Amino acid sequence: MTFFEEVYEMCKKIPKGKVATYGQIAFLIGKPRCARQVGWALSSCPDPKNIPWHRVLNRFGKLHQSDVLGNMHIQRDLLKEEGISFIDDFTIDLKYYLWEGL
DNA sequence: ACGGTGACGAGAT
DNA sequence: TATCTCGCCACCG
Repeated sequence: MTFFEEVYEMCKKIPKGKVATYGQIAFLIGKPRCARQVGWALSSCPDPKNIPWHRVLNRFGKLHQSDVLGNMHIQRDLLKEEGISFIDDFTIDLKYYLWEGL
Protein backbone atom coordinates (compact mmCIF):
# COMPACT_ATOMS: atom_id res chain seq x y z
CA MET A 1 0.00 0.00 0.00
CA THR A 2 1.70 3.18 -1.16
CA PHE A 3 1.10 6.62 0.27
CA PHE A 4 -0.99 7.51 -2.77
CA GLU A 5 -3.17 4.44 -2.35
CA GLU A 6 -3.77 5.26 1.29
CA VAL A 7 -4.87 8.74 0.26
CA TYR A 8 -7.34 7.29 -2.23
CA GLU A 9 -8.73 4.82 0.29
CA MET A 10 -9.19 7.59 2.84
CA CYS A 11 -11.02 9.74 0.31
CA LYS A 12 -13.50 6.92 -0.25
CA LYS A 13 -14.42 7.10 3.44
CA ILE A 14 -15.56 10.71 3.26
CA PRO A 15 -19.37 10.67 3.51
CA LYS A 16 -21.41 12.17 0.71
CA GLY A 17 -22.26 15.78 1.50
CA LYS A 18 -19.15 16.21 3.67
CA VAL A 19 -15.66 17.42 2.80
CA ALA A 20 -12.15 17.00 4.22
CA THR A 21 -8.99 19.08 3.99
CA TYR A 22 -5.65 17.94 2.59
CA GLY A 23 -4.07 18.24 6.00
CA GLN A 24 -6.84 16.21 7.57
CA ILE A 25 -6.41 13.36 5.10
CA ALA A 26 -2.67 13.41 5.74
CA PHE A 27 -3.28 13.27 9.49
CA LEU A 28 -5.73 10.40 9.24
CA ILE A 29 -3.31 8.18 7.34
CA GLY A 30 -0.58 8.85 9.87
CA LYS A 31 1.43 11.42 7.88
CA PRO A 32 0.35 14.74 9.44
CA ARG A 33 2.89 16.80 7.51
CA CYS A 34 2.12 15.38 4.08
CA ALA A 35 -0.79 17.60 3.09
CA ARG A 36 1.14 18.64 0.02
CA GLN A 37 1.63 15.08 -1.08
CA VAL A 38 -2.08 14.45 -0.56
CA GLY A 39 -2.85 17.20 -3.03
CA TRP A 40 -0.35 15.77 -5.40
CA ALA A 41 -1.86 12.31 -5.05
CA LEU A 42 -5.29 13.66 -5.95
CA SER A 43 -3.88 15.56 -8.92
CA SER A 44 -2.78 12.19 -10.28
CA CYS A 45 -6.04 10.53 -9.32
CA PRO A 46 -6.06 7.22 -11.26
CA ASP A 47 -9.78 6.52 -10.98
CA PRO A 48 -11.93 9.68 -10.76
CA LYS A 49 -15.11 7.61 -11.16
CA ASN A 50 -14.60 5.76 -7.88
CA ILE A 51 -12.53 8.20 -5.85
CA PRO A 52 -14.40 11.22 -4.41
CA TRP A 53 -11.44 13.56 -4.93
CA HIS A 54 -13.82 16.51 -5.16
CA ARG A 55 -14.59 16.24 -1.42
CA VAL A 56 -11.05 17.33 -0.57
CA LEU A 57 -10.33 21.07 -0.25
CA ASN A 58 -7.64 23.25 1.26
CA ARG A 59 -7.78 24.47 4.86
CA PHE A 60 -9.94 27.53 4.01
CA GLY A 61 -12.60 25.58 2.20
CA LYS A 62 -11.32 26.82 -1.15
CA LEU A 63 -11.04 24.52 -4.14
CA HIS A 64 -7.59 23.54 -5.38
CA GLN A 65 -5.28 26.14 -6.90
CA SER A 66 -4.76 24.78 -10.38
CA ASP A 67 -7.52 24.99 -12.93
CA VAL A 68 -5.86 23.08 -15.72
CA LEU A 69 -8.58 21.34 -17.75
CA GLY A 70 -11.25 23.25 -15.82
CA ASN A 71 -11.15 20.90 -12.86
CA MET A 72 -12.17 23.61 -10.40
CA HIS A 73 -15.51 23.98 -12.13
CA ILE A 74 -16.01 20.24 -12.27
CA GLN A 75 -15.29 19.99 -8.55
CA ARG A 76 -17.68 22.82 -7.75
CA ASP A 77 -20.46 21.22 -9.75
CA LEU A 78 -19.93 17.81 -8.14
CA LEU A 79 -20.10 19.31 -4.66
CA LYS A 80 -23.23 21.29 -5.49
CA GLU A 81 -24.85 18.05 -6.60
CA GLU A 82 -24.19 16.67 -3.11
CA GLY A 83 -26.12 19.52 -1.56
CA ILE A 84 -23.16 21.68 -0.57
CA SER A 85 -23.72 25.42 -0.96
CA PHE A 86 -20.97 27.85 -1.89
CA ILE A 87 -19.96 31.13 -0.25
CA ASP A 88 -18.59 32.21 -3.61
CA ASP A 89 -17.86 30.31 -6.82
CA PHE A 90 -15.05 28.28 -5.32
CA THR A 91 -15.44 28.47 -1.53
CA ILE A 92 -17.62 26.50 0.90
CA ASP A 93 -18.27 26.92 4.64
CA LEU A 94 -15.98 24.40 6.35
CA LYS A 95 -17.51 24.78 9.80
CA TYR A 96 -20.69 23.31 8.43
CA TYR A 97 -19.44 20.71 5.93
CA LEU A 98 -16.12 19.52 7.33
CA TRP A 99 -15.98 15.77 7.89
CA GLU A 100 -15.35 14.86 11.53
CA GLY A 101 -13.04 12.01 10.59
CA LEU A 102 -13.41 8.36 11.53
C1' DA B 1 20.47 7.03 -5.35
C1' DC B 2 19.43 11.97 -5.80
C1' DG B 3 17.19 16.12 -6.68
C1' DG B 4 13.23 18.72 -8.76
C1' DT B 5 8.39 19.08 -8.18
C1' DG B 6 4.07 20.30 -6.01
C1' DA B 7 -4.55 20.36 -5.99
C1' DC B 8 -0.54 22.29 1.29
C1' DG B 9 0.06 24.55 5.94
C1' DA B 10 1.61 27.61 9.63
C1' DG B 11 3.54 31.79 10.93
C1' DA B 12 5.06 36.48 9.96
C1' DT B 13 3.97 40.90 7.96
C1' DT C 1 -8.15 34.52 5.28
C1' DA C 2 -4.31 39.20 1.77
C1' DT C 3 0.43 37.93 0.42
C1' DC C 4 5.20 35.87 1.19
C1' DT C 5 8.37 32.57 2.90
C1' DC C 6 9.82 28.28 4.14
C1' DG C 7 9.35 23.47 5.75
C1' DC C 8 7.41 19.36 4.45
C1' DC C 9 8.22 14.43 1.93
C1' DA C 10 6.37 10.69 -1.68
C1' DC C 11 6.92 10.20 -6.43
C1' DC C 12 9.39 9.83 -10.79
C1' DG C 13 13.12 9.89 -14.14
